[in-house]
Amino acid sequence: MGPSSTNHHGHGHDHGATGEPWAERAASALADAGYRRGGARAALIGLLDAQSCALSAAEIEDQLKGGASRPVARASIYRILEELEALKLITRVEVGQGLARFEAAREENHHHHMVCDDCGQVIPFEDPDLERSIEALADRVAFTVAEHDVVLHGACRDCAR
Amino acid sequence: MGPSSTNHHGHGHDHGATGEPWAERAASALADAGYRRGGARAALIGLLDAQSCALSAAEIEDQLKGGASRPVARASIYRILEELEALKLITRVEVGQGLARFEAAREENHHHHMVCDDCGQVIPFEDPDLERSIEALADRVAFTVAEHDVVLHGACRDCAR
DNA sequence: TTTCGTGCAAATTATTTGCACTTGG
DNA sequence: CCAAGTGCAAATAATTTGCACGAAA
Repeated sequence: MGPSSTNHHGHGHDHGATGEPWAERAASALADAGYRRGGARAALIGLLDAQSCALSAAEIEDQLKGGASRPVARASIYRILEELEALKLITRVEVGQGLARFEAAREENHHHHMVCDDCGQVIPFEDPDLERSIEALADRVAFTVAEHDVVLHGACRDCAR
Repeated sequence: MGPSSTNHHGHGHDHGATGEPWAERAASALADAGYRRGGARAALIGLLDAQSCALSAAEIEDQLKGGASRPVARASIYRILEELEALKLITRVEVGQGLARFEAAREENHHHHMVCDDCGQVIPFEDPDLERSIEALADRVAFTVAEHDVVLHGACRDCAR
């Protein structure tokens, strides 16, 4: 990784505390990559920017159909998600429910997920110590680590009792 | 990886201090749970016991069809895997390839996986420091952690160049 | 206008289910 | 014998692809 410069740990939901809002960064990146400004892309980016947690393709389709903004066809959702992932603007999260989830990739909000195997709830968490272990490990293996995912399975507080 | 890589991959019945081979433990557990001793179950357990790395349902089907032992129908494979997972005799590993992988759950062989996003190869690794971080974390959160999975994405040595 | 973006529907892939036949106890 | 086990094929669910039309540059 790079030299850990400004250690902004403002874990609020103020997108863009580090400068440019994610939605704009995503839109620019798409433009730079040669993509046009389509309505479906804008709608999807807007929705992802407003979320704090990962959404599945189906959830994205419902939310967009639900009137919040303009509806987008399932195929377009998958295609756009693919583009965004290729540009590393979103992160694909697979927590073992037979479907993929996606969330805006914000450096300042790196985190992992706990999954309640009972109610299906997905809860984000962050842990510097864990990150340190993974970084150290990445330096030690004969493998070029680009990303990492940690998933904790178990029962959330409500389901545990 | 590190020079300290464990070298007991002789895929025989090389087990830890527990003494009892996994295949037997699995068979007993199934019996205790009230299941009968079916041919498909035996074949599947035998195959899983012989592996050191996680297999997908399709790979399991192929291996069993390949003559090693008796062929087992896809539906049976999924059903048996489900039973084994419910009894915690196997672990489901999802590394983001759109399919699930399964491996015998052996306490003494707890590990995680690196996935080459280029060639698809899945490589196991273990790291005590990482485990320590996760354990410490598990004690700290308002969530009952039953299992955990760490997946490193990137490029294997061959694909990295 | 020309090319890309998007929607719709059909195609694929992984997994599940229904039902008839077989087998273990 | 009888309930559970298994195979086969059809059913689902998530995701991908082909193609025609509408929109951005």
